[in-house]
Amino acid sequence: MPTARRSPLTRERVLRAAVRLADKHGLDALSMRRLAATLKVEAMSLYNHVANKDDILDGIVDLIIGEITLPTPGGDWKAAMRTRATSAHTVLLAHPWAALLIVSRMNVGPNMFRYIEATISTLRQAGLSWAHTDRAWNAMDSYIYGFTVQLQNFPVEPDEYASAAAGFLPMLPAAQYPVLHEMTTLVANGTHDGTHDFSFGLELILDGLDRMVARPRS
Amino acid sequence: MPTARRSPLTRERVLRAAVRLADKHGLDALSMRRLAATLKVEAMSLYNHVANKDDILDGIVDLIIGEITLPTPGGDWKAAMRTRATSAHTVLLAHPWAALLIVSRMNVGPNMFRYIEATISTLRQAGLSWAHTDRAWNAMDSYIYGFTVQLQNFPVEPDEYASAAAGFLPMLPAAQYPVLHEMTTLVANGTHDGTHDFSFGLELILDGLDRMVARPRS
DNA sequence: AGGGTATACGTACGCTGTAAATATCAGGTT
DNA sequence: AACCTGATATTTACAGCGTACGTATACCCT
Repeated sequence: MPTARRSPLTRERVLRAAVRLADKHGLDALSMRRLAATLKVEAMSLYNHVANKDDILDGIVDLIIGEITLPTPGGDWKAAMRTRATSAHTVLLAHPWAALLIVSRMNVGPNMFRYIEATISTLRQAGLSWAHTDRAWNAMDSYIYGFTVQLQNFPVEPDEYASAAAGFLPMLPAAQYPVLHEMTTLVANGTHDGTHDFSFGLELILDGLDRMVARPRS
Repeated sequence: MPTARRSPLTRERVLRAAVRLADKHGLDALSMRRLAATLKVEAMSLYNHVANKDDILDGIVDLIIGEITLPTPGGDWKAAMRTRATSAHTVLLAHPWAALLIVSRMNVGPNMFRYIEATISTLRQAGLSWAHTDRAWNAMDSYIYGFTVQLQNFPVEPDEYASAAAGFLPMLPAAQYPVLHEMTTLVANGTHDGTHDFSFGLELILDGLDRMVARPRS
């Protein structure tokens, strides 16, 4: 029997399988044993290609960071930042495990570095100081990750949202929480579509930065 | 020997011990066995007072949410929102496990409800529509949680930050990441204090909302 | 043909949350 | 004083986790 009895394991194959598993069954389902099973291999074999589970988590984070469209420096910085933020948001929603993983660890991988480089060089070219670049970058990322991660705890479809709101109502007596009760009622009966709006806060931040570019302070 | 051989376990005592344990040794150290040990009790005894571990996590989140200073509706809404955000940020830093826990689950407890009620009623009294209240609240919270959670992956002290940056430099060849390399260098040698600034992004958002209050669009 | 090396496997350890059965004990009733 | 009852604490057990360690297999190179 010739070689290639089976395609050999590689770090790449392990990471891609990990992404697939996490995408399909959630991050909790990503255990070494289950991951190995999807590759028709025993758990310990994975350790020939990755250092440990943390290495896998680092790896899959960097893999999907690579899916984000990079902003291109030199042109319309505001449009570039908008594109970047929206793309990041979209990618993070496509891999629901990713946002939490990113914010709960320090991420150092080639794709992450490329992503940061593209972002801060765009801000620099827009005329921001180092300090402002740093803070603008941080403010945008805080919003992107914070928004995405919050969104993932909520029903996505408007009607699911409405019925979820209806479910909460009994916990929210009008006497104790008048405003919250009223708002929840409006969502429950469809009067107010409580759907979260990513661009709202994003534009607040971008507009604020815009004024800063126009009249820099420091 | 009289009664009171030992003070009896209560849900309250369990939760407070859980907060103390997580504060001191991190969320990973918060296991049922270790928590029980700090109360001089066996793990299974805890289940007489809490439903399961998730119940504990829900409980400690709501406990520390209660530490946040509530905004007071009716006055200067911007100042109230600033106070609220800063207090939340401070509380979350004092309990480093909290931010991640909050954003990774749906939180329904009396303190959380009170906190939300105070926030959205302040926004309503400022003249925002339901839709704008919802979005403003969401934008601020996204920023607060996102910023805090990101901050916690970084060294807090400026000199630690500088030496951490120095440690990263070898991973960031100037040819490949010119801007990131330069920025990291500036941080490493103390020229640019990369310390994150919570108020920067917060004020961008508040100013944006301010303009919205002045000339409401919808 | 033989040795070296890379890769895969099997076993085992200490940890996790918690179900189920058992033990302990305080308070109220007879 | 004796008994019962209900709440609380303990014990035991199970399946799953990450991974250290030792062994087996299969390939390449000389």
